[in-house]
Amino acid sequence: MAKQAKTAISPTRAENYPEWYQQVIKAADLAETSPVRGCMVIKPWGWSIWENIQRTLDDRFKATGHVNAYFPLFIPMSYLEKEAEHVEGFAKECAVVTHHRLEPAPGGGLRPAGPLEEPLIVRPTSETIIGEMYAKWIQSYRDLPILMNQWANVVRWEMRPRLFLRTAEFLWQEGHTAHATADEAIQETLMILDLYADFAENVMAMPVTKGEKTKGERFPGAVSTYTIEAMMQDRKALQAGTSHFLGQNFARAQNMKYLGSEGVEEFCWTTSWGVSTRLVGGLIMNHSDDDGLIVPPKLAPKHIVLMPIYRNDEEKSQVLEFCDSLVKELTAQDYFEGKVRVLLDDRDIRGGEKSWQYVKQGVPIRVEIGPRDIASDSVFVARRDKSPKDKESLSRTEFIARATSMLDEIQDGLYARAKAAKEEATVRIDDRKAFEEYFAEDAPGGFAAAHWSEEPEVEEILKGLKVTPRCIPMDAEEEDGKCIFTGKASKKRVVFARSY
RNA sequence: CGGGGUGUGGCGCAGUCCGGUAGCGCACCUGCUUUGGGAGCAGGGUGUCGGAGGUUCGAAUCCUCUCACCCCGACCA
Repeated sequence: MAKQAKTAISPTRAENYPEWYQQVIKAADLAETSPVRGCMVIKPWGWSIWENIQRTLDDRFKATGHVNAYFPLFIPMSYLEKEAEHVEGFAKECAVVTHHRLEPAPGGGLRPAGPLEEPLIVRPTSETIIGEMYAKWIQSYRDLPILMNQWANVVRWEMRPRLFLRTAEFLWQEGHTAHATADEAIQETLMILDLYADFAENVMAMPVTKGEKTKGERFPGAVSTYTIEAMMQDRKALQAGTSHFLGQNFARAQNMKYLGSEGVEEFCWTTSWGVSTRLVGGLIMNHSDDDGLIVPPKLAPKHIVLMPIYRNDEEKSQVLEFCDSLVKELTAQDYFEGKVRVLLDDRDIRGGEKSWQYVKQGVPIRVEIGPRDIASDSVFVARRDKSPKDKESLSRTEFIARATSMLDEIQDGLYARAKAAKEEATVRIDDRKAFEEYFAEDAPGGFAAAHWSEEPEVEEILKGLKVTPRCIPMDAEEEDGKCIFTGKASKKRVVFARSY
């Protein structure tokens, strides 16, 4: 076979970041494009990561008083029309169902038949259909709050799909709540924002900037939109989750009213919030390296892979016996919100190939076990946060004792590294020239906090730089500043970046 | 939807200008040798050359139409 490149993934991040991203997904066997344009097939390894994300979040939603339910995939077109900004925001990317059966076509094949009286759209988000139901369910203040979530697929007909980051169909959760007061709804919106940020940082090991979206970046129909913005290794921003305070906009549009304790009828205050399979894309771009995927242990499909090494049947049975006992002891241990997940891979393929496969798939700990190790009652351990060749021999008892703390070290190390990278690429900028230099075509870019004002001319300038306002950070201090473009007074800095 | 590009075994590509029985690498299968590291040798299977028309004795190659995908823009979780 030809000489191996120094890295398992080619091109490297430095050579071509977008292509590297695609190659990591392929090498780790996470997902593939499908025959249906814009839609992807999520393969078992990728799906397992998503399942872990789902389970962890779902537990947290439930722990904060939410319940799951399910609403229809199809939404009558007229529902979308009810909220003006909402229509405008989504109309351009809706899949529309106009017929309900097929019939033989004259020239062979099939053609749609049975036109629907009213076209249905495939949900791009479910505010309208859920609001319609809430309006029926809510009579009095005693019915509030309603705190529901659904795990679902949605469709937004995208022109330029990218695996996980932007696909026509994607999976997500959407929380929808209705409250009696604005204050309570705002508290809900912010509580979920914190929940998302905590999840991103402590489970995904992905540092984020929490903040509020500027007017132009808000969810269509929302009063305010809050976001967590993560920074990828190419220093571009990824909107990783959003939480919206919808005010009474949707309640008004859908006649969602309750009778208050004083006998006065009022519109509800609603929120919605979601994270999607895009998180998997963020995970990949946050941690992975030129040898492939790196999954933070808390979300890894498997924490530890055991690779038996043997030459003949006698060694095989001896080694496998040793491995089985290891599996038992490891899987009995608690890690994060479950047990240690171990994969014993005794497939009859070459050791090097096998080992590289798990490097590329990002398994946190790889363990090689051969006759020599058994003779010394030890195991040969490699960690995904170290070089592929950097392996150490540990006694069996020591390895078993240290396994979960090693996982913690890897998890913490990934976070620390990502956080350092994000901080290093975050700056404050106070004049237009410096801003333009920071985001120049050949500059590395990053996050830039600057004063600004939301004007058409400023938008044009930003467009030219391919930069968008990401958010006004929650921890931004009030200060007297001036827009670096127009000189208008500004109270808080906005974080700008190129984004996905 | 604008601008550019590409469609040839599972994957990546050559061949197209200048028409003449479809090739290479990887992967796959079999056997032997190897085996603490993405193995070596030998043998084997794999294609209506994106589709439809046309020109021609003959089309992957020329002409017309069409479809799909990719990249760059506009839009976005």
